[in-house]
Amino acid sequence: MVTLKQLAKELNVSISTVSKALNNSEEIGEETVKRVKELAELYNYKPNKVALSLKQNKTKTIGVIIPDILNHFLAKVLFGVEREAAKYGYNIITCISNESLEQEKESLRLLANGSVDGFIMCLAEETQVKNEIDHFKKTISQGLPIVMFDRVAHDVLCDKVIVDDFDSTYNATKFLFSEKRKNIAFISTLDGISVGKLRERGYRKAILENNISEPLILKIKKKDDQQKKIMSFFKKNTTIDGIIAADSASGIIAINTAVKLGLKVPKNISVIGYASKSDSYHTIPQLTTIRQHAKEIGASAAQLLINRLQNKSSDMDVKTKIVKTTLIKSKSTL
Amino acid sequence: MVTLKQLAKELNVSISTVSKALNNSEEIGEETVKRVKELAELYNYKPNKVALSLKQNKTKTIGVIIPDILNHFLAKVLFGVEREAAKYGYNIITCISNESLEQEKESLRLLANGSVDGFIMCLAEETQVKNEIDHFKKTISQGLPIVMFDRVAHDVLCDKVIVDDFDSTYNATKFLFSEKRKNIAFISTLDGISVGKLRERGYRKAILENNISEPLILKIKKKDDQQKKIMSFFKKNTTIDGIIAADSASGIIAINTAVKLGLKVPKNISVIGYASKSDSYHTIPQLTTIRQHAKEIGASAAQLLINRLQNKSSDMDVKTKIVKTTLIKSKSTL
DNA sequence: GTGAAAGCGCTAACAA
DNA sequence: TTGTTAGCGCTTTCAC
Repeated sequence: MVTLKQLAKELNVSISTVSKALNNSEEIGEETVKRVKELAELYNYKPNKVALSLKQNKTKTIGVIIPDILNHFLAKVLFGVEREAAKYGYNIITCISNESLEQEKESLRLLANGSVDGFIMCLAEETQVKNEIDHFKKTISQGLPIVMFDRVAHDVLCDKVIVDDFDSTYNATKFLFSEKRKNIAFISTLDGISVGKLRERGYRKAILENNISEPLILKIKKKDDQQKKIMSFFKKNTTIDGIIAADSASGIIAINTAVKLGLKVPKNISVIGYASKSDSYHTIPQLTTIRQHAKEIGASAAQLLINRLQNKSSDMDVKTKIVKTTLIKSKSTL
Repeated sequence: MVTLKQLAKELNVSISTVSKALNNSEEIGEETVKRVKELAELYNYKPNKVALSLKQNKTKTIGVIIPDILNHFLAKVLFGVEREAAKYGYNIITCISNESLEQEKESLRLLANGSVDGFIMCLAEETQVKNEIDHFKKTISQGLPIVMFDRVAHDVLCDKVIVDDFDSTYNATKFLFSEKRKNIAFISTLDGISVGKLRERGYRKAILENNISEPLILKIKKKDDQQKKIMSFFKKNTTIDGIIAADSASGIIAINTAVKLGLKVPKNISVIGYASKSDSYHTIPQLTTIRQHAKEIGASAAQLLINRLQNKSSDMDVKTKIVKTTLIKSKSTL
């Protein structure tokens, strides 16, 4: 890489002259500016990012820590963050915590050495289960702001972007009741995390309010065979006529299983799930889905962080943005 | 963040003494080392990454440029890269080209300013279609090594990690012939990229060699409705008894469509696709898949790059690693 | 209009 | 054993 020094030498001027010329300073003569810019162009000069970061004490880089990159929702949020950050000239460094508290801590620690100006993160499951928040507080007190999304720690004072998880299942369940469904079951693999609990509560509330049936819940563990579990659940509970599937796969598997068992979807049974658009093509009929607008969540998180980095908005004034889900009605409901 | 300077001041020693003490230099007295380390611990001192990068002229950061983060295969490769890089203390900066040549160029340009030590990338579709390679050559000539994976430019002299795409469909097709299938069709949405072409050729070769039927190919455009296309393809070609699906969704849709049409899978028709493990649960029966070992591809790419960065392996000696696919036999074949 | 010098945080050659 | 100094590439104040 060419440096200012080399340009200066070749042009027989000082380094500061070159620097100023390239930064369009008023101080430098027209002629000089022209010569400098031409040579810089020729050599394809680019200011060294590292030197700039050191000088200005900011990196224009955001650390993004997510528990799982293979989770379509999280990948899409990451996409939103990247797009939004790029608009403002920010790069993103991605770390994957693999749902591990230790890895999450380590990533924070490793990047809190001047590598990034702030963090955007979704908590690891283990972090939520153990409810550890010291590492966040420490990071923030070091002057590195954090924006949390989706799975957040309510006890940490920072900007947050969350989904209306409770309302989403509450409304979806009520929607099935409005279709005259009577026995609506809830299926989930998300037992450990806040999001899963909220979705279950939304479902329960709708069931209780409606007062014609009891909650019927199938919890599936990560290691379980989801297809088998859902198949035997259907066989055991033959009166089910509606399904709210709280994770990204269960809804799809539920439809395929119902079809396999000879049930007509949506004639005999309605299904609502959280699948992404592309996955919703994985069933016939197509799955009615609750969309979380992952990209917008990512963009909002980036917005909040960049605002904080640039405006130095007060530490006390933390914002929580709620991104509302949308029920996209397709062919698996009436 | 605490700096050496502040520690030095508080300890009444020079900056270099502190630096050496923390780096376990032999030069410094035991007692001093102890005092220094204690204070550093107390203040939670971490060497400033940016300053180190500037000094050592390397960032321990890898730029990863991929066309699409929502593509499960690419996300998994990214995961592999991240895991492997982390082992060696490297961070990754991720940029998404969105299949656009312009964005790919821009990302390379933006990161080639000292932000990263090298690149790992999968070419944008547009780059492959237009066959542009100047930006790669330029980057490499600036001293920034590139490792390409999956979709590569053969005319660029650099390390590469590729999949045995040709063999994978060739073997899969032959496998279906060995099941006594006669009319095997090929479905793909990947017409523009090298990978898609290779897969098609592998299929064609197997068909021609077998010499009992003609190639039967359904090409689907990104904007098309995949379900409808596949549905009408089945209706038009009722003798099909085998499917090779070259992209990640077609295999799943093909099974569901076949089931919908009352065909028995695999009794009447066998299907092989490229789905990931989790997606292969999206059908009943489960899809027989060609696994690409995405994580290993990412890990290999990271290995190659880090080797080059550390050993300064000669520019001339470029390696191409082929990661072989595996046919995972499941329930959609006999 | 141009240049010298300081400083961002760190390491390392050299001096004491 | 410890300290001084230079330098990585850049911006910016201040002097000429």
